[in-house]
Order: sequence, then C-alpha cells, then structure tokens
Amino acid sequence: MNNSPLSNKNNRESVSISDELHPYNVDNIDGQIQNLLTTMSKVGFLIDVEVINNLEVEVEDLLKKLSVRIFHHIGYDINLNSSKQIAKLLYEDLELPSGKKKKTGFSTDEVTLKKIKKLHPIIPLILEYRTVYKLKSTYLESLRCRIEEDGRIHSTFLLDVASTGRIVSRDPNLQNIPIRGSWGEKIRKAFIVPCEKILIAIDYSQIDLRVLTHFSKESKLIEAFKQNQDIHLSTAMEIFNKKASDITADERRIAKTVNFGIIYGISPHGLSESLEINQKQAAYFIKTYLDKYPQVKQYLDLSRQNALKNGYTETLGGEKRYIPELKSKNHFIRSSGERMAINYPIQGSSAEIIKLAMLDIDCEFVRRKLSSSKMILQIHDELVFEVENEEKDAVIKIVKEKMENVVKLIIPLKVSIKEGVNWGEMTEILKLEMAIK
DNA sequence: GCATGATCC
DNA sequence: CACCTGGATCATGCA
Repeated sequence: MNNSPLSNKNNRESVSISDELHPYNVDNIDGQIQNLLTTMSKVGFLIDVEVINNLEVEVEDLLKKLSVRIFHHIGYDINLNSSKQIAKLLYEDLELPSGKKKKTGFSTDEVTLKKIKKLHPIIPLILEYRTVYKLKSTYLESLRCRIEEDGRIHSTFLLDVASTGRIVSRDPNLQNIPIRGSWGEKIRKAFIVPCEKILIAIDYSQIDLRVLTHFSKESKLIEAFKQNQDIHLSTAMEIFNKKASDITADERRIAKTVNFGIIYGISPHGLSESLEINQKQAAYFIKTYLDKYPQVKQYLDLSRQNALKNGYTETLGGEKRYIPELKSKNHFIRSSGERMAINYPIQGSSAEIIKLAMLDIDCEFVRRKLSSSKMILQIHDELVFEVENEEKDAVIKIVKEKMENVVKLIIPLKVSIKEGVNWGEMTEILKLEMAIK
C-alpha cells in the first residue's frame, strides 16, 4: 500500500518514464484523494451575498424587459421557458425554417437559432432571455439558497461518477460557474475570500494537447511545446501553410477547434457544425491536419485498433476503461465507442495528472505547515486556493512546482497563475518572486 | 421521469 | 446516405 508515489516521492521519480507504459504508480489515487476532497467541501467558497442580491435585481429587471419586447413583437404571451411553445411560435406561427427534428419536435437550441437569427428580430431576444434566465435560476437564486451559516457554499466533490476519472462537483456544481462574457465576470465577483487573504487560481496550459503529444510522440507538436509556442497558432500555420504573421484571428480559431476536435474524435459533420462551414471544407481541414501531423494520425488509428482488440483503453497510469460499444452492430453506437477510445486516454490521463498534483500539493502544505492556505476548488485542469497573504509566495511556488513536475512527460507541463480578491477579477502573475527558496 | 437547453472544462 | 465532438450538473416543462 505504501507503494504509492505520494507516501514515497522517490518511488515515482525513480521510475523510468521513457519506454514504460506506466510512467508512475497510480495505485489508489482515488482512495488517497478522498480525504482531500472532503476537506475542500468542508472549507467551502466564501460568497458576497450582496453581489448576488444586486445581480438578481438587475437580472429580473432585464428578464421583464426582454419578455415585454418579445410579446410586443408577436402580439400574445407564451411561456418563454417552454421549448415546445418556442418551436410552435418560430416554426408554425412565424413560419421560419426549422432545423433538424428531435424526438419530440424541432430543435430551438442556441446552435439552431443562431442560424436563423437574422430572419426575425425576436430570435436574439429569445437567446438573451434564455441566457439571463439560466443565470437567474441556476447561478443566482439557487446559489444564494445554498449559502450556509458560515457565509460559504459547500459543494460536494465526487470520484467514481465520471467514467474518465474526472472529479465531479455537485449540490451545487461549482465547476460550471459562468466565466465567459460580462455575466461571467459579474457572477464570479460574488466568489470572494476573507480579509487578509487572496484567491489564487492555477491552471494547466493545454494539458490535453500535451498528453496527446506525449502519447503520439508527434515531432511537430513536441517541437512546438518545447519552444512554448502558441499551439493553436502553430496548428494554424500547418493547416493553412502560412507563416505566423499571416495567420488571421479566424484561421487561428479554426485551428483551435480542429485541435479540440481531434481529441474528441470529431467527424467532418461535427466540425462543420461547430465552425459553421460546409462538410467538405471541414473534411479538408481534418485531412490536412492528419497529413501534417502523421504521428497523431498513427496514434489515433492505433488507439482505435487496440481498443477494439483489447476491449478497453487505458490512461498513462494504466487505469482502464472498457468500451463494449466498439463491438456494437449499430454504427452510431460503434462510432461513439471509437470516440470514447480516442478521448478516454487523453482526458483520463489529464485527470490523473491533476489528481496526483493535488495530493503532492496537499502533502507539501502539511510539511511546510501552511495551515491557513486551503485548496478550495478543482475544475478539471485548474486549482483554486484561498491563501493567507503572508503565505502567498510560498503557496504559488509550491503549487507551480508540484503541478509542473508531478509527472515527467516527453514535453514540459506548464501552468498559468492568477490572483485576485475575488473570482471575477483575477490578474495573471507573470513574474514570480524569486526571493523564497 | 424523460427531454430540452443552459453552464463549465 | 445519414449523421456522429469527449466528460459533467441543473432547472424547467410536460406527459
């Protein structure tokens, strides 16, 4: 049992990593991390209830205005929370072109509505209504009701829920608090720390693509990561065959979507949907990518073949996931299995890496007696800490060191570090204090 | 209790 | 030819 890399740091570091399938010992990571997750839950995240209350007023006002404007356009009232009534309004009463049919009717989700949003002025209003209603119900009212007597929200963190080994947060989920757009910042400003403390957030930079690079040993990706290049720009240069200075923002965006798509096992159809381009172009991007990164193509092919042969795929640490879908006669189910076979080793290994880093960090906090600084949240590739001001420099140094060195891949792992007095106004720390050893 | 659609990585 | 991006939680409508 004390085989664990965490009770014996040297054990893990002494393992040869270059040719071994299992570069580190992950025996019972989940068993060891359970206590840490329970502690995170008990510590909780301090909330400024005034920020929530003020936002609720603002949001309710906006919702009222939006619904009045929508009803004014159409001349009668409907329940804007009912997708069925929205579908009837758009596709029957207004006779707008409907997209694909679902089980029960025509879809009215964001992707579908964005395609027809220029055809009627209420469509953007409906989309805004949905966004703001979600904010009100899930991220304001519901969250406010979950503030406990200590002024904090105590989420529950679970293992053994996600099939990839990721940690899950629920009751409430603090892993999907909005971050994009102005609402994201406004909501996150309600997540605070006590006086004399500061919030530190550290996230892995491109961990999934680094894991893919490690597995595939793709020389172009290795080179890019070793030189710490902008990976999406680098991909854009390959698939568009241009030098960096000629790559447009749009081309970089396309490359970024292709990069993520590769990890998910995306099809030309899926890529065409998310990029809003035709399937032929999407297929061309995927083909070009695989031509330019032949070792990735080889790795993906091998990944599928081995999964079919063995019935499972595995992570860096040897954690297996059985994928019976690969043997299905149904093409849809089988393709889904193939995507799992591609994605699981990558997502699962990333999850392992951060869980190991969490354990290392926890051990080091204990050893260094940094008792006032607490890990309070994990969001898949990111850790959030509530930190005593005096301990800040030490915490940052420890967390960065542990996260970047927890396992040795064939390329470096990198983190970016942010600090702030609340979760909505975080600023990146580029220059580390070199004072403390 | 399922379907839908919103949020996150 | 169709349709097919991995992993989650949560609120609401509706049968």
